[in-house]
Amino acid sequence: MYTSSEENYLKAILKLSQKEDGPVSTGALAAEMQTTAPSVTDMLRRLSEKQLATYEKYYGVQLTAEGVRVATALVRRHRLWEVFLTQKLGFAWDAVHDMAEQLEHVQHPELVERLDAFLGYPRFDPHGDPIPDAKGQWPQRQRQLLSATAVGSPVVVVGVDDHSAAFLQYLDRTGIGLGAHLTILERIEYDHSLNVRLLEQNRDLTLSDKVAHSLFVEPARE
Amino acid sequence: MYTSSEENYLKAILKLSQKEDGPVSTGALAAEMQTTAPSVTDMLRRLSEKQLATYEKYYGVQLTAEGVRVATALVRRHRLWEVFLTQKLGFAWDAVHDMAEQLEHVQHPELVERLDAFLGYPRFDPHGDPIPDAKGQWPQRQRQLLSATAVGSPVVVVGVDDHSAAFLQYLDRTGIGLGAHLTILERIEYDHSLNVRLLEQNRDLTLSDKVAHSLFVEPARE
DNA sequence: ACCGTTTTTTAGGCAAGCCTAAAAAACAAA
DNA sequence: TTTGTTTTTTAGGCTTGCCTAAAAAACGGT
Ligand SMILES: [Mn+2]
Ligand SMILES: [Mn+2]
Ligand SMILES: [Mn+2]
Ligand SMILES: [Mn+2]
Repeated sequence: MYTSSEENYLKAILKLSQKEDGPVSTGALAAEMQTTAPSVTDMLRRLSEKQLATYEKYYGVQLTAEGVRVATALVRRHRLWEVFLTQKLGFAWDAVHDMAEQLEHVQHPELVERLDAFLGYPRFDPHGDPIPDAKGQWPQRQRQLLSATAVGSPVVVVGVDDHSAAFLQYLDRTGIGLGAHLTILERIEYDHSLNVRLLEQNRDLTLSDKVAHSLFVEPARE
Repeated sequence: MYTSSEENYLKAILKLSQKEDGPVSTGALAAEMQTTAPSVTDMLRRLSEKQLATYEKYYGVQLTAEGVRVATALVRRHRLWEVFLTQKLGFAWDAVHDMAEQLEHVQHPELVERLDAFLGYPRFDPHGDPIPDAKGQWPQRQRQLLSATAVGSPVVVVGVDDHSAAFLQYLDRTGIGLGAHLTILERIEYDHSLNVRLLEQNRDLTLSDKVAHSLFVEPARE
């Protein structure tokens, strides 16, 4: 129905829209898509023409209901494929994104639903990101950044805000994966670094402010 | 590395080359690719430029070693994805081709090997077609058409020569799948139709000459 | 060898999706 | 409000992969 390129733009617009409301700027989109501003203007005209987005010159772009639908379905496929690649094929969580970028564009009405069933209807992808359901509904979770967490309260790691291979591999080396239980022992005022206890390994370690800003956690349940 | 379109042409050339040797003609390729002769000429120039094929005007095209390698790898991916779709996701054998046409183009060095392992290194796809191994070697099987089979000798269905949904669904309705055991009871001279016994269902039925020309069988082992 | 038919190539054009350079609009600051 | 800077759009061009119409080559029968 729509080209891969169109779908990718829609996904990028959705992502930027969710970050902050109001219209998305040409420049922000160009940065997100790693392309130039004129290329973006080109595409916005096409998306607007096809009623997938409303675009006003020098103002910005917003998705229409149909645009949201297409973008959400794409995110759903991307994240389900990421689950498949890690859970079924045994890929590491820092290796799956590029493959999912391609797999997400495979068009077939039944494929995504069958894949979802095969995977056991997962609600979050390997990076802790929510997977919209078949109706486009997003699972909610009251997550927060580790950097915004109080000293002393036990938390579970449920996601990452930085999806780079470098960061994910750092976490692997450090022994922090999704589901890891942390408690902040001390917050250093000077550089906002954290001394934390990692329950799984019964071990204390120091996390930089940068790391603390890239980890999503939620309160550990008893 | 190569575009989807280039890969599809290489696969088509390989297929036609395997059917009969000598160069592949522009017209045959156009028919196979469901496109026009000028489009084919265009692409042959590009493939030749990239050393994937040797093309001589008004003569025809042949794959280079690299062209064979790329085409074989594509067939490998196509057929492994077809196995995945039927074995793991439960799709019918008449539904998987279009999806595999898209999945086969997903580029990643490790993906196909992991998929192969996940599937248990299948040697044939859901239609009985051979799956080249990681080195590009094709499994051999001494199959023949049912139409060329002698009366009285028990055979097993191991493949189809017609991949159309119409034929595959006809086989489903008739109860003939891969692995079905047949014995020809009688060959009618008038229209070359066959009366056969289908062991699995302990049932006799009549198959047209057209059907007999679309079924591959091999001798049933004791 | 010639001639009509078929096949193939050439010529020219189009849309998608990208680019750079230049113009225009918007913004910000004095 | 004027001016300098940043952002965005326009203008023009490129490649890929298609197309149709016309020209050229190859083929087949006499
Ligand atoms: Mn991803
Ligand atoms: Mn992810
Ligand atoms: Mn197929
Ligand atoms: Mn097949």
